Amino acid sequence: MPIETPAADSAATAAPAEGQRDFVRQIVRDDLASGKHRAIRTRFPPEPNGYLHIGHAKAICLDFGIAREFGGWCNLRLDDTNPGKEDPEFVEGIKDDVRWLGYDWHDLRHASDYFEVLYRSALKLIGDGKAYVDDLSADELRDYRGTLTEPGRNSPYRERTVAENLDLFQRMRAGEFADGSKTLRAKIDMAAGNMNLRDPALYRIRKVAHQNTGDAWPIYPMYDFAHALSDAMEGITHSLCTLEFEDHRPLYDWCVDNVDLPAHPELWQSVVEQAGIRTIPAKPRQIEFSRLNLSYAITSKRKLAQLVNEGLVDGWDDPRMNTLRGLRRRGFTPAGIRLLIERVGVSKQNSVIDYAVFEGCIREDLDATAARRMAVLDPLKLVIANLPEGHEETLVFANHPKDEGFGTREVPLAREVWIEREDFAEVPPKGFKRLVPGGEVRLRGVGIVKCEEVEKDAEGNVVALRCTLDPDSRHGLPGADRKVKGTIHWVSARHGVAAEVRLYDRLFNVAAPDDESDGKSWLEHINPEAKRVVHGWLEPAAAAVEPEQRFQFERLGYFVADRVEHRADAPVFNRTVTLRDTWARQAGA
RNA sequence: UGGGGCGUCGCCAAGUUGGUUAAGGCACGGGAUUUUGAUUCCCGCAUGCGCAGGUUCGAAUCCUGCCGCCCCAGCCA
Repeated sequence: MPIETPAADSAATAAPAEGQRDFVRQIVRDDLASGKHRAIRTRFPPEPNGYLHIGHAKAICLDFGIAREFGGWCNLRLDDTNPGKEDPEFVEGIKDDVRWLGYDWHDLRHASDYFEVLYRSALKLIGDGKAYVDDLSADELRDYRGTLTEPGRNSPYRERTVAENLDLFQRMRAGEFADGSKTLRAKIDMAAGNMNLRDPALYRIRKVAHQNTGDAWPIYPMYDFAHALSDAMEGITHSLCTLEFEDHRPLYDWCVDNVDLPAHPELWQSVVEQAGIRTIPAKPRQIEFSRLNLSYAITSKRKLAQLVNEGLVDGWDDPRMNTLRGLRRRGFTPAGIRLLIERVGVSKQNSVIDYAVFEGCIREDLDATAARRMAVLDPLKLVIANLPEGHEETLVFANHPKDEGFGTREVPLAREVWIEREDFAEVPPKGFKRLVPGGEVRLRGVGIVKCEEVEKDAEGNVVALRCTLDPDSRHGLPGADRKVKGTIHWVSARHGVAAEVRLYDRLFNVAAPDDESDGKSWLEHINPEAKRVVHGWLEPAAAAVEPEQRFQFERLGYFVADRVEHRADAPVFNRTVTLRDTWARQAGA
């Protein structure tokens, strides 16, 4: 476990979602009140074919969060029905990410745990005359399916006898037929307006080794069949998913109702006993909500993978990526992400959330939970001329301006300090409140300093400032109350620790990188400035920290010690997000 | 007349068994506090709910007709 700053613990607990009144929670409340359900059971069912991203966070927070709020439980189920595209590497990543977000699953399951149940269920459907083996090729099937406006046609194999279908399907299972040569289809209605009901495939032949079941199965169930029955198997009460599955719901219900697991223990009891799984199958209800879309971001697994594979970023956990591991490395907090999900709400409206909302959530969490430190990223030397050569003292700083629980730390001061280059201006813009020639500014925690002399090199660049410190204005003295326009931060030149600091910004420079209506590919919208590496100076107390500890570097933003490359003797920090900056906004406008 | 879903302030989002002045958050504008131009704290911010009609004493909520946007034709999930 990373070491967290003091207040982090309280923030890491579940956000009190008592006030949340979205339609999903409404349904849950009603079902509990009416006695339809005595407890809530949900599941988060990712396919392990990639890492989780910010879009998944919404599903996770809803699936796990609602279960927790209502005293129920949530399973983590890997939807592994398509071997070859899935990888155990991703299941470890998914487990990590879910835990990092602050959730625990009741049971860890795989759709493949139910392959035998699914197979028996298919046999039952065939026996009931509700499914048949089809010999149509993929191309022929597409042709028979019809179009959005024209009905499909019945397959010539649709009226095979039960006995023939049983025989064929058992032989499919035995591996007698080649990939793609046959499918098992539900017998529903080729004229249905809902394409999903035009005799959808339930099983396909795919002689590929599966990451869990090896080569035990030459046939694999399709999503609609596997997902509906897996939910039923686990006794899921509310099966939450995104909008695009809305017109799958009739098929979901068809599978659940026609197989009717609760009434047919012969389909699952022995399987479950043998596997040591305790469960009571039930009838689940699917509820759809809209996905989380963020401006300046992409949430397509394919595109995220492309960024990684083409070396456009430094991996799945690159801080510019909106994968959960990327956000984590960037310094985003679980509580901040949960706050975003809570703030954004749940509805069935397609929407795009301003990226700024996300940043605001992170700032809100970090403001309360991150200890303060000082760092200078673009150093300019300031000499306090009226301090003796070799002067050295130790100052005591509060670690948090509003929370004494963070304690204090010692900050060394010497005659020469580094200040931020942009905190000095020879010709100040209107409204400038920092240091100017002949002007005064407060050095945070030290006192008021006056710029007496500007040193320049041959090219006319400012290389150092000679200042005098007003002794009566020293921190703690009555004279310190004297008003000056600005306060700037600093790091003692003699004591500062050199650090690498990565300044991150949004990965895309347009709000909708996915929108290619202007003829440009999303790749052309990548922001080349999204990562800038600089070298700066840290006060000693900012260097001797553990990886993944988060701080506010005063006046600069929130930073995290890189979880893989940071070392106390060679600090590496990532900028999570800047502070809200009304001055920059005003100046830039 | 293919099916399904959605349209409330710049961005989200309550409200939808019709009933006083259309919640809340974010953003934004103004002010106060501040040894972070941060934080915090006040104040302001939709005579209008996609549009047009209609019913009614009364409609975002009911009716009719339009308009717009999203999803579906994988042996992917």
